[in-house]
Amino acid sequence: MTSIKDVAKHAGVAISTVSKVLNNYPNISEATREKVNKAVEELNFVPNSVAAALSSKNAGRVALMIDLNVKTQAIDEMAMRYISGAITKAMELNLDVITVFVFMFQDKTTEELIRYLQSQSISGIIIYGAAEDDLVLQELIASKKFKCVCVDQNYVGDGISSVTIDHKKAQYEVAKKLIEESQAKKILYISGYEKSYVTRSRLQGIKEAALENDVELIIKDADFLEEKAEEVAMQYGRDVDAIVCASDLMALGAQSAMKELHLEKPICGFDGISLMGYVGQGIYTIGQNFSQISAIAMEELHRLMMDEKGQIIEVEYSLIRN
Amino acid sequence: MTSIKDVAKHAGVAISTVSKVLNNYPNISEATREKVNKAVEELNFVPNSVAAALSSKNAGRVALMIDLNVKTQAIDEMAMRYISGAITKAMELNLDVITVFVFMFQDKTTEELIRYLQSQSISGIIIYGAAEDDLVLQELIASKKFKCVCVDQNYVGDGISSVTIDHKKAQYEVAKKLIEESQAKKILYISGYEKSYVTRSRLQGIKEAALENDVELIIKDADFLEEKAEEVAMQYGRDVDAIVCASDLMALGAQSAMKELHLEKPICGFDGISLMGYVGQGIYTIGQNFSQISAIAMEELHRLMMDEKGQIIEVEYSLIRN
DNA sequence: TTGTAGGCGTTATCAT
DNA sequence: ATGATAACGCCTACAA
Repeated sequence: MTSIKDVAKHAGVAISTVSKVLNNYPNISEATREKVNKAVEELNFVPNSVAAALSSKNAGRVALMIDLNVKTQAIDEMAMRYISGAITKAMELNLDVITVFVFMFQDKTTEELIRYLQSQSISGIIIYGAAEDDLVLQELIASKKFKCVCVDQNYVGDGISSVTIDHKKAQYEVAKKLIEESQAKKILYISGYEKSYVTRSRLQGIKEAALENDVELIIKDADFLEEKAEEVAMQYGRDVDAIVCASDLMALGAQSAMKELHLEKPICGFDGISLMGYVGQGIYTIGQNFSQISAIAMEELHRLMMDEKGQIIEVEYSLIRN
Repeated sequence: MTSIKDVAKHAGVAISTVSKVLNNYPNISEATREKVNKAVEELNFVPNSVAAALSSKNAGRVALMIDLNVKTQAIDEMAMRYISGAITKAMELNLDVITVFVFMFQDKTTEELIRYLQSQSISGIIIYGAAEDDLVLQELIASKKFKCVCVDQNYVGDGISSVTIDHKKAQYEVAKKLIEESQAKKILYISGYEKSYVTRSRLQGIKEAALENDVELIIKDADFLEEKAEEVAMQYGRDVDAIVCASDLMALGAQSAMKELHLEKPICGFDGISLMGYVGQGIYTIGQNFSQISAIAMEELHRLMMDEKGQIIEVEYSLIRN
């Protein structure tokens, strides 16, 4: 295992000097910088990140907090994109990442989770879609023990950033498209889990769209669940001209209901999961680039870890027709 | 950050003693063991795994090698299940895991990958479905630098294990079912990527099933690609009584082809991805519990890391009708 | 600008 | 059975 020591010897300088050029310290002469870099090359040296993490206080170790608890299968696709986007970017930025599934801490306290992260020398975390009633996650953020970027949230603060698309605007646009095309005068909006930022934002969007277009709105919750959306659509779908859903999966549920009722109603979803490509016949949806969002979140976390201040970053989305 | 030092002080023993009880060393009196455990409890101490990894040669750090290169969208679901299964089990076993996407090392050499893993103090890896022509992965395994368990392979050796379902038998069974039900006399088998263990195993299975049931077999490759399978089915599907596919996605491709040709032919797939639940109308398939497979792989890796010897572990599968 | 040395939190080897 | 103490590989004041 070639170490920084070997490099130092090979380059004829002190260990600390090697460390300094490795970490781009100022006050290093170009000459020694080159000497060291040459030695690094020749020895194929790769610094041991575990040792670095141990010794340094601003260790570049971050955790991905994935919450699969949302009762949805197709969540796998999003989670996977999130994870791969984050890890790929982390590699570029020289950050080490551990992946934590929130369900693994189901019956643990916030303190236990914090201690676990600390035992891993984690200094930054990315939280994907923390619901407001997920106390542990909320307390985790509030603890301020870690730099923190939230995906699909609007938290900002000291060491806290968020990255998200404009859910309100996106919901507004897709709904408007549907309304215009279908000339709907009355629509059913199937909403998501109420304790979530995205649900509220999208709700605002649909309301605005309805108001502006003089459309009557029936709003029902389905907790992002396909089956529940199907039930809701069965019950209320008959009397409306179109159905707008806060997620693709719920849109599929609504679609099933319409099929069963032998009704043809325009439907739209939200997220752009690939399943829609198979079964979302002509359904409009909002496409999100999950892996890009996650990469941006990682970059933002990196910024926070350099003690820059928190911000909200808005990411592009796209209007898709399946 | 409460450390082992604090625990030692609190318990009135030496640091090394604490370490020993923490790691279940022998030759510790019950009395001090209790003293230490009590202190651990009271201080809510969680050992810093980074420090442990640095200090110990048999660090419990493992890497998940995920190859998303397979050109398939629905691969996300499998990968996600693999990852969550592995990480959950790793947590139980007190192993730290890093996730590596093989594509991140696309244009790197094997040596670079090895050095990266070493720089992370990795001592064991799980490789998911390494193709035989993926030189880097093959060399990685051959290097013997890490304990290694392969999922969907039949490698065994010193420090190498594999965990897999019996692909041959599974393919045999699902095909037989289809043949019996449909009384097929001639079937099209759409095979997967040829340089892979699972493809060859499944091929054996279908051949055996055909032979035993006196069925004529047409075998075509489609590289696990949906579109390619569709083309193949378009071309050869007309003349056969049924179509057996080496993956669910290819089965969907075949299904599309049959629809386009306005033909009704029994089809079966392989894997049991949830997409099939949506669009695989009555299609038989082999259900694999990816997360369980992955958990078992992690357990096996743990065994290998205790210097136990390699083995092949066979996991259960199930026959599913969508 | 460069080098010396102490420390990060463990584990592991030796004494005791 | 227990305790000092030297690693592990790197970072970082501080000194030179």
